[in-house]
Amino acid sequence: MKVLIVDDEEMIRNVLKEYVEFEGGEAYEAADGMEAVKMCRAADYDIILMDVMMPRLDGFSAVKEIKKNKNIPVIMLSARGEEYDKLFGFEIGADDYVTKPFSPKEVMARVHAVLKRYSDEPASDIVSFEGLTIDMTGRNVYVDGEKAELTPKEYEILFYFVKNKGIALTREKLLMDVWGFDFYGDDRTVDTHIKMLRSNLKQYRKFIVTLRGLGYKFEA
Amino acid sequence: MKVLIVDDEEMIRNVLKEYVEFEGGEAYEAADGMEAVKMCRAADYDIILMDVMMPRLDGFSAVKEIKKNKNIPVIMLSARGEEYDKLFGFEIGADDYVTKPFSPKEVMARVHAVLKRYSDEPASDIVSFEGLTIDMTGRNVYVDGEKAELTPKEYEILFYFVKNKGIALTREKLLMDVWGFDFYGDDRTVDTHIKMLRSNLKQYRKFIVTLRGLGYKFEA
DNA sequence: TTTATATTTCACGAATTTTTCACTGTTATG
DNA sequence: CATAACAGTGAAAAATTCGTGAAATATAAA
Repeated sequence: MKVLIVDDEEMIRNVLKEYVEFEGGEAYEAADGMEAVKMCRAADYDIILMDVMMPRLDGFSAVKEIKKNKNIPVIMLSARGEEYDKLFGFEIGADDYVTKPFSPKEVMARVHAVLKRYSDEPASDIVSFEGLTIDMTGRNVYVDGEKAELTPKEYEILFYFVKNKGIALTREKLLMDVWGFDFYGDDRTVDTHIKMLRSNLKQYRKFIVTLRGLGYKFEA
Repeated sequence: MKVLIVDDEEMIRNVLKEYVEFEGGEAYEAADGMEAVKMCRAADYDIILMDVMMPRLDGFSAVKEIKKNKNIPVIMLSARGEEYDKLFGFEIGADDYVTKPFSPKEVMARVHAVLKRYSDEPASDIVSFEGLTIDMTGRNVYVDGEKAELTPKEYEILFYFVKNKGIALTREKLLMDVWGFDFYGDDRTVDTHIKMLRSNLKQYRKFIVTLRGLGYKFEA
């Protein structure tokens, strides 16, 4: 079990590290969000304990950033017990939330709970259409076994397509749901992304059907 | 997928709404039980996410009231983690129970699980008239099992016909509703499209009846 | 900063769709 | 039967739409 502990207070890091190692895990440390993001790019961890308030890059922003590329369980540690923080934490993809002051025992209990939840439902979000495999939880797409390098928007579009398989989608609806209500750009932006996505899906571009005069749909 | 979100905290409603809409669903909001009951009387929803503690009318009472008239799946959201609440929730007909703080992902997973349990086949608006099958959600039309390739206007006219089955439609009304109020062209344009549509529907052209001196109607 | 990557805008051209319109066939009624 | 109004049809003209490449802009990394 590889645990990344992110907190600017060395004392807290040390306490948590001790507990992790006592239970036979490997503990790695980062003193702020920026460092955590870099470490996650370089290596894989099983779970992250992330403080909210830190210099340079706060915990929320760090998690957001990390989750763009990898789906790693995160437990937020916050000095503030405010409901707002808590919700925001979950919104950006945190899996649990612990309020300071906490007992290390409680944190470790939650670590186990979160890891169990992750291991209990492993292949829930992986779907395949012929040689096209889409792992939404792990944010991976494979074309005939080979990993396709998609841009963030391309992932989002593809995942949205899969979740709405067989349903006719207008450009407006796509922009609304994938880009967000606050996108005030050109409709045709969608087309360009579809073009790129299709080119990355190689032969499986066939699943993305153009509905002339309307938009697109994913049909497998 | 129409989801009614009932919670007195706007923040929680917003987070859940965002998740629902990303997955292509429609989210509706109510701030308390009273409002939820009223909304359920006025419209149908596929599932309800119901908080327990709310002003005016609590979640349990609201569900009780709603279930008197309609059988809608309900997932309870509770701030209290007490076993008693949980048991009481199931007793009054809740289908699942989530304890706050929850991760929106988990809630959505449960939404899908509950909906799947309710009906393995997702409701969609597919209608058939003899060998003519019309799938409005997926924008497909089949003539004796074979996919008919219609142009955008032909789809729109056919869908409009189906929605107004048996009703006499003037050319003016068709132009107004299918083309839009801002169409300033020839009436007879309709005829040409009817011609094309009929030719694509093959033998099922018979469903499009000419009303001499008036317009057309779809009769099956 | 520079460099790289990702996103957005945009204009061209090919293909498709829509519209118009003249002509033909049909129907209703005096 | 004659005729006038109306609907069906084919073909040409006009308009729209989509895919694409390239440039511009935005965002992130070094």
